[in-house]
Amino acid sequence: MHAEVPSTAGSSNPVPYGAAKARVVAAALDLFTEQGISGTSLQMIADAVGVTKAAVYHQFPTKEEIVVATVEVELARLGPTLDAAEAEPDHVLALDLLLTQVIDLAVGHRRMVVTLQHDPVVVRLLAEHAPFQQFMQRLFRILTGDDASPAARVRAAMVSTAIGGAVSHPLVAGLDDDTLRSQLHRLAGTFLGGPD
Amino acid sequence: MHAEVPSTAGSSNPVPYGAAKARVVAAALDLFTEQGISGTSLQMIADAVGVTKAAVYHQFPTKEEIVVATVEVELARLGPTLDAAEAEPDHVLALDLLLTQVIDLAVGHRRMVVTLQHDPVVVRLLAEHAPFQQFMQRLFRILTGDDASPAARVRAAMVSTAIGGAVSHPLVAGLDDDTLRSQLHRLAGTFLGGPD
DNA sequence: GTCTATATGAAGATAGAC
DNA sequence: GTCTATCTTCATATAGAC
Repeated sequence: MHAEVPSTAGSSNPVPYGAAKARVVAAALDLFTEQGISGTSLQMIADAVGVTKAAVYHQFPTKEEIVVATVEVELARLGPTLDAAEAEPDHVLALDLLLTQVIDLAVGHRRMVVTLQHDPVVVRLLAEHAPFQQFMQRLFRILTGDDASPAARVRAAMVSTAIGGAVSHPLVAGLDDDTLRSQLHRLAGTFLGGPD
Repeated sequence: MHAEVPSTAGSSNPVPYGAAKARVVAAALDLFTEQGISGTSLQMIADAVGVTKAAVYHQFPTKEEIVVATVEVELARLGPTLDAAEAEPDHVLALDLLLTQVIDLAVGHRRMVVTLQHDPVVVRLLAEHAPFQQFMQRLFRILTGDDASPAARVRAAMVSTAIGGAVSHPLVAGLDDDTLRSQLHRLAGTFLGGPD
């Protein structure tokens, strides 16, 4: 049930760098999902990892840095897709590329997405976090297709929260991942390609 | 900036029942919006009201009951609209009625909606709260129009989170309320009325 | 990298006076 | 309805040994 954390790809060393850090982030991600950020204590994280609070503090000087690291690990999954979408000249294809990956990520995590997306602590922390801001601007630029009109902005805002929110919605709790993915992709595509 | 709390309508007494309770709920709503549920302590609420923690405990035996009361007050605003929508035989008109009111409520509160909608504490609390479940079922029944197919479920889940999420989205932070309202209404209507 | 031990503060909650 | 005072538990955080 723990999310995987990327290791140093291509290294011959199986546990090369930050194995302890990675364990903390993985445990934190699970707990944040279930209890929210403020509802998760360092004690809980330490217990989940199987170490003491002091050991956790040795990896991350504050709880806030754990939160930032956790969100960054998840967002990093979108990095390559964002690169590919920006390199794609046909912006309908670019949009489709991005949509597919965002939906995959959201469906794969369901409840986690909503918490990390809307928790007031996360929102405040990431608002002060420059790399995150740039990341989001790139994402929205593809979503709006360089159209800064109110209609385009509202449309992009709706679709980006609709995907994250819908995956954890009680109405779709009974749907299997494949069905949810394909419906989300179809509906989001229609919505974004619809009339102005 | 404080939200109003309904008093006993039609009473000749200006502060008839639960004035103290109402002050607590109004202060809690503001704080929950800014800090989240877990990020809001009883001390903060007491300070905002201008009394001690013990006085707050006299009104609500636990913090959880403050949360439930706060959410109930907000949801109660939708009650009359839900009645009207259910009484409307033309289900396109019923949908429009509901949409207009939900958007009004969401735009009027912006940041608050997202917190109350997605906070894990609220989600857990309301999941055990029967009146809330019934309320939501009525709402979703109008949204899906008695269609329980995966397509209809995902569509309803998307639109219900899209409205709540979009109002607090950075992309629309610069839009005035009127513009946001009309765009939301137009886009949500198109989305719900679109092809299956 | 992990531990024990501890400091300091704030959390939720209660008892009982006014 | 509100107060003071107090309890217990848990939080974040630090110091220093292994």
